[in-house]
Amino acid sequence: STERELYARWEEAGVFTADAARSKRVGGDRDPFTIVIPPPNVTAVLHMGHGLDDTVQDVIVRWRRMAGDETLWVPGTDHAGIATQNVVERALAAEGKTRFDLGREAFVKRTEAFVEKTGGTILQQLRAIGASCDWTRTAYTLSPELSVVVREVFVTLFERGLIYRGHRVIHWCPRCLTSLSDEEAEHAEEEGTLHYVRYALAEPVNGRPAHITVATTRPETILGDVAIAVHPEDERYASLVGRNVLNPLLGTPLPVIADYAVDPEFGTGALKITPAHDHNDFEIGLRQSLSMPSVILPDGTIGEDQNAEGRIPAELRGLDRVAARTRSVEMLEKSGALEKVKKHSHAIRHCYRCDTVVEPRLSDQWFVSMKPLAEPALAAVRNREIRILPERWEAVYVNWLEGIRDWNISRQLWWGHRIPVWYCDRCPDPIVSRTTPEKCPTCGGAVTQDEDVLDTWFSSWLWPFSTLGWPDKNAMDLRAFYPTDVLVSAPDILFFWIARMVMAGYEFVGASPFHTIYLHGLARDTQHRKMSKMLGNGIDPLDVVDRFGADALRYTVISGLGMGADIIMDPSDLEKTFGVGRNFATKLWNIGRFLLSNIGEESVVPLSDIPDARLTLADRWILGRLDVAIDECDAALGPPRPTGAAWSEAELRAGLRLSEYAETARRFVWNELADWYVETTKSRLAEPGEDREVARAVLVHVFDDALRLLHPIVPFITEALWQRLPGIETRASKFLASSKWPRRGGRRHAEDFEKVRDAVVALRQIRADYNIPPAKILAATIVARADGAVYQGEVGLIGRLARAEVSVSATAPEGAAAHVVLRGGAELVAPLAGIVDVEKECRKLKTELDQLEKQLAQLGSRLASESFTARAPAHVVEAERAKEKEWLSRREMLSTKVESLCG
RNA sequence: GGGCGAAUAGCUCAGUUGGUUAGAGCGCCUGCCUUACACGCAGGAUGUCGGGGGUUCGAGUCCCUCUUCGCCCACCA
Repeated sequence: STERELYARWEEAGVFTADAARSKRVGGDRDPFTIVIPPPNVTAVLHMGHGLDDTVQDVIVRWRRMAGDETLWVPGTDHAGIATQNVVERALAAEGKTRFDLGREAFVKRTEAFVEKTGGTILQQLRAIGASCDWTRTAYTLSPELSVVVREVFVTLFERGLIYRGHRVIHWCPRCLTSLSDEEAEHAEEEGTLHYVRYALAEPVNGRPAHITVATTRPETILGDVAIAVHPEDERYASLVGRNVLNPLLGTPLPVIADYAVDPEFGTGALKITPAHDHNDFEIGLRQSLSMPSVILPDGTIGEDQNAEGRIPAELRGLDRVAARTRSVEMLEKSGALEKVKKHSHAIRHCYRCDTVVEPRLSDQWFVSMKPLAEPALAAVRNREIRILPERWEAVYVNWLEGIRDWNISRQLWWGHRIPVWYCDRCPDPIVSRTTPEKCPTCGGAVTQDEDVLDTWFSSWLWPFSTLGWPDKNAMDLRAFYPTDVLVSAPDILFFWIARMVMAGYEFVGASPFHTIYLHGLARDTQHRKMSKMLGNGIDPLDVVDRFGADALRYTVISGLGMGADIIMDPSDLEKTFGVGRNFATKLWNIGRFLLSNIGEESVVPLSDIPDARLTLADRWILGRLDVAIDECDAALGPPRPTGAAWSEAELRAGLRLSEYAETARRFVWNELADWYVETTKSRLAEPGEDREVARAVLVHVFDDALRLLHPIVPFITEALWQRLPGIETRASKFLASSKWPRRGGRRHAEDFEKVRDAVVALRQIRADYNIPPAKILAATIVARADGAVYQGEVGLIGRLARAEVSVSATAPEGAAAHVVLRGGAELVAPLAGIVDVEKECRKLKTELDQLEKQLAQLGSRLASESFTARAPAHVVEAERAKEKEWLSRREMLSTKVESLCG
């Protein structure tokens, strides 16, 4: 219930607003730290993928903000060409209209209005999960500012000779009616049919009719055949090369040619060549100067272009390609040309937006030459300017860049950046311009703009600098925050977006856009299926926020997110899935409630004013554990950036182990602070006096630091509690969100408290083993002599440590029988006789002794072997010796015990 | 077809360069509504670390091999 209000206060106070002037790069006093958000589609509503991705970013960003960096998280949205156009077209379809009914201008207007109305939804939703973006810098890939950037980049690349118009076979989606890049046409393995089709020779061989059999999965493209190709060294067909065969559907002659691209092992070793409808055939067609008739229209129906006039039989004309395939097979069967069919599994490409099977299609498109751009992007990873976490993705990244192919950037859509190219009615050369030309600069004639728009990723790949003011090299944000630091994403857009951003960074700004690429896994259901709208197995993050709070969502996600591992969630049982986070959040809240109601309103003495001598054993222990927790969290998270120009070997794989950070913080707060320290303070807080003040001071100090440590993961609860801690008015910052990340205090650890804990645990075991009711007091004296020193104390227990009295007395215990052995050689002597079942206790002791003997024997033989003492490193040998010593003394104690207790 | 990864408790996963008796959360069993918290407390059980072989004083960790899953790439029609 406090989340919404807290977020508003943060935002209003400008806690998330970065001040460029403070960046060291422009003379300020802070290291900059920047993340650009992977811009969600402008039509998107928040799903679990965002919930995961943006929580990770927010944890990192909040950590760096507290650590003192000038931190900027740039939010924004992507206009998402195809995706958005599809959404609007679907809405139109519901009205029984198509975009062509509206016309281009009206359609774009309508889409703009749609985006205007709903485009802010996801950004608003991000606030609900606590994302601390700098909303004053919200960007949009189709904004006027970014449109300038896109044009600048297109024209620059053209001027550098890296953009060209190409006539070739590309992937075409017959449903979206646009071309797609290689990346946008996704492979999917499918069971198909291989048709063996006879192509009769035009003239008989040796007086007898003959044929070549060709295996094809696409009999409908026989209409577009221009040749039959065989391998040049294939003896089976050597005599036929140069002859003609007849097209089995058309009866027209086709030459038999030889080409090394043919695999003699596949099918029959003979390949039909359809240059306009197959990538491979197109290459062969180029090499062999073949004609390239198209027989499939943009909408996927059978029809011809000017190169294919007269080719289409009436029987097939106008049929959809699927129906055409069936009909073609029937025709072949009828004419006896179909020899046989065989099942065949192969990879078919599908449109990544609508899943329609894409059609290879010959057309004119704009391409970016990628090879030159890829070089610096490859070098960046090889020389460690950029690291990819987890490491295994580096191989994938390198593999893709090494085999990179040119990028088809034109889309036959209406929604997107219009290609800044104009054509003069009279002059042959296209006009590529940053500004919109009124007339042809050469002849003054009328010009018309290229009808196509750019691939949506053509604006996304500029995101790290387009959002910071480029192409103005002096833009304050660009100077202060570029290069950015960490790019957080799922691996599925590694090629679409991440690798291309690296290329653009080097090409246009001359520097890598970030030094770390952090790739997390995907949100999946219990059957390990990707969460998706279509499967209906998604989880709505806002639903989770409503039911359990944003902190519960965030903690669950972070604690479950191993490096690079997918996170499994059960959409049918949110209670169970997010119970982890909800439980932790509630626990934290309850610790806070205890504190606030027990330490009161009065001011608290700063810890630094309390002399060591007045700290109790427990005080020193929890302060020591706090230091350990801080160290471990720092180690799990850092380093935030490479110390040098590139990552060192030691730093390369360090940091961003978020689940480890979460676990360390949880363990400290729950298992150490709450389970032990808070319990010890209960009696101290109840009694007014000097020691109460000490306990209050330590408690507030430790809890304050714990809240800081946890804030990046659970920002709302920690902020809400922190606001209520006494002494807020004297603190440097009004918000925990902008307070300092904790640093170790350096107080000495108290190992003796571990002995107290051991004693308590031992007594609890006895209590549980023998069903001693909680009301019954167990009292014991402990004698510890781990290091030779004797420490004596009394432990009296009722149920929980809450009522425990832990004190140190100068007198040694007398005459009590020993029953419990503690870690570190400590021994618990207690007046337990009469409570415990001697026989049962003996069995336990003996079992333990047996086990110990076995382990000792093993250890002994190892220590005795020369190969071990000679070859193992000194510290290992030493550790093993120490271990043996400890075990020996423990064995001694156990056997004494067994003797005295069991006779 | 090429490349990469994973297999550890019933489930989801940690386990950093080989080195204490392999851990956590959830689930399970026992006992507790103890004045912060039953979304909790206390105690407990559970692992041939996928199979087999090897290197080593020592292997969950390194090497080989088999099995099963997964991912990326690819112009064998």
